[in-house]
Amino acid sequence: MPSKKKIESNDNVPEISPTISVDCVIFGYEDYRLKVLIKRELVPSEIKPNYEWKLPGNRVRLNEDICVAASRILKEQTGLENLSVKPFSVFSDPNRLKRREHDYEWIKPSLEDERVITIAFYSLVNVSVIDNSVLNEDVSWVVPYDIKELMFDHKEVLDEALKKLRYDLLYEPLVFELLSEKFTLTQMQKLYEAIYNTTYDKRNFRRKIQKMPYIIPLYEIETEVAHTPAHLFSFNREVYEKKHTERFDFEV
Amino acid sequence: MPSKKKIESNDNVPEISPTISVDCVIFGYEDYRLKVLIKRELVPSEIKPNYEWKLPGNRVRLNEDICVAASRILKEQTGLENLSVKPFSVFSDPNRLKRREHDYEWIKPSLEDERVITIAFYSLVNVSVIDNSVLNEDVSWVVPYDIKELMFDHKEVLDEALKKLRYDLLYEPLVFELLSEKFTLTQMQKLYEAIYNTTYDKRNFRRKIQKMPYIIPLYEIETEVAHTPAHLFSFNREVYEKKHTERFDFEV
DNA sequence: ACAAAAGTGTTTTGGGTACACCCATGT
DNA sequence: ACATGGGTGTACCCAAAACACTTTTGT
Repeated sequence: MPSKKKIESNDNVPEISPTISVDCVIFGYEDYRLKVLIKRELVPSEIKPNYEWKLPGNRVRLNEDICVAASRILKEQTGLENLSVKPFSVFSDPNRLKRREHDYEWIKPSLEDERVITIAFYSLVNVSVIDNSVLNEDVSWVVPYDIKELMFDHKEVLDEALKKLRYDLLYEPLVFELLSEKFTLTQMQKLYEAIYNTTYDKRNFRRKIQKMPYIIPLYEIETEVAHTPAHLFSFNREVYEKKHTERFDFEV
Repeated sequence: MPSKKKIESNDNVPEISPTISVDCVIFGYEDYRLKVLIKRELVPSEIKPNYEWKLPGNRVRLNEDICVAASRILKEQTGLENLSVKPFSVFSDPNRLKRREHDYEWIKPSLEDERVITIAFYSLVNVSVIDNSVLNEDVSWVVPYDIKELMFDHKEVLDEALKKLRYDLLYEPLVFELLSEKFTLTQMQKLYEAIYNTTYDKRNFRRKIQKMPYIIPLYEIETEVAHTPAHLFSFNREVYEKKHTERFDFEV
C-alpha cells in the first residue's frame, strides 16, 4: 500500500474507506408484464433455514470500476452478460444490513466491516431476446408489484429503481431497450402500462406516438398472430438525436 | 481487522474497498440570484502555482455515516454547520481525478488509492439567514451559471446537482428552505426564476400559487421597502402533508 | 362463424400562455 | 412628481381525456 502523506493539517484520513458493494435491479419485459430478476439464498434460522430473496449484488474490488463490478457480479450471480448498467442511487444507512436479523447473521461471516455502502444500478433487458438458458438456477424473473419483501433493504432499493426508471423513461429513449427492434404500437403501449402500472386509451396513446418523429413506420406487418396483423415500427436514434428536446419526449 | 471468512466459493473478496469521498454542492439564494459555495485551493504548476476552485469535499472515514461525513467536512472546509444534506449521485469514473493534470498532482500525495469514488450531496441554505461571519476565508458564493470550470469533475457534479435540484423542487417543498419563513410572491417567483434560469409571467405564476393550499396568506405586509409593500405568505407543512399528491405539486 | 386484436375521429373540457394597466408607497 | 414594484382579468389555443364501432385475419 502506498505511503500516506497528508497535505491538509486538519485532514484526519482514515486507514481505509467504508466497504462498497453494488446491487443490481434488472428489469425485464415478458408476456406483457414488467419483471425483475431476484436471487434465492439459503438463510440460517433458529427453527429451520429459509430461502430468502435478494437483488443480485456483492462487494466491489479495490481499483475496480463500479460499473465493471456490477457487470462482473451480474455475470457471476445470474449468468447474464453484456448488460448496460446504470447507477441511480446510494444506500448508506449504517443499519441497512441489520434491519432483518437473520439476513445479518447470514452476511456477517463474510464482512470485514459492519457497514456496507451500496451503489444501486438498474438495467433493462428484453427477456424474449436474451438466452434464458444462461440464467442461473437460483434466480427468477418476478413481477415487481408482487414483491412484498426482500433481504436487507433491497425492497427499498427496488422501489427506488422503479421510481427512477419511471422518471428516466420520460426523457430518455429507454423503452426501446425493452422492446424488440421491430415492435407494434400495442406492444409499446402494453410496456408503458406495465412500467407505470396503469392503462392508457389506445387512440390517445397512438396520437402521442405519432408526434414522435423518431418512431418510424416500417410498412411491414407482424406474422404468426391469430388476428389482424399489426404494423411494425422501429426507433430511429439518428432522428431522435436531431429532434429531441431535452424535455419529456417520451411522456404518454 | 476481523478475519475474512468466505461463504460463497466464487466470492473473490478484495482486501479493501475503493476509497470513498463526499462532495457537497451548497446552493444559496441571495440578491434574487442562485448561488453555490466553492472553495479555493492553491494548486502547483510548472510555471507558477494557481488558485483553482473546487466543491467542498473530502474522504469518508471508516464506519462514518456518509451524511455525517458530509456535514463534518462541510464544517471543516466552509465553517457552515447544521445543514441538511442530501445524497443525489455517485461519480465513479476511474479517471475522474486525472482529467485535469495539475489537479491530480495536487491531490496525489494524499491518496492511498488512485481512484476515489465520490458521493455527491446537495444542500439548500438561505444565505441571508445564516451567519456569514462563520464562512471560511477561502470559500465563496458564486452564481452557478457563471462557473465555467472547477477542479476534477466538479463542474459535472455541479451540473448534475442543479439538474437534480430542479427535478426535486417540482415535487418536494424545497423552495421554502431557500426562502425566509415569511415571503412575498415576488420573492418566490424570483427564486423559481433563479433556479430554472428563466422568467415567468407574474399573473400566471400567481394563479398557480393560489392553487397550492399549503401556501398561506398571512394578511401581513412587508416593511422597509420603497414602494407598495407586498403581502406576506408562509408555507404550512401540516396542510402540505395532508394535501400533497405525490405529483408535481410545485411545478409553476 | 367466431374470437381476437387492429385501427380509426370527434367532442368536450381545462389548463397554458400571452398580454397591459392602474394603484400604493417612499423619497 | 416620480420611481418602483404590487396587484389584477380576459381571450385564445391546444392538449388531455372520454368514448365505440368496423375491419382483418386465423382457426
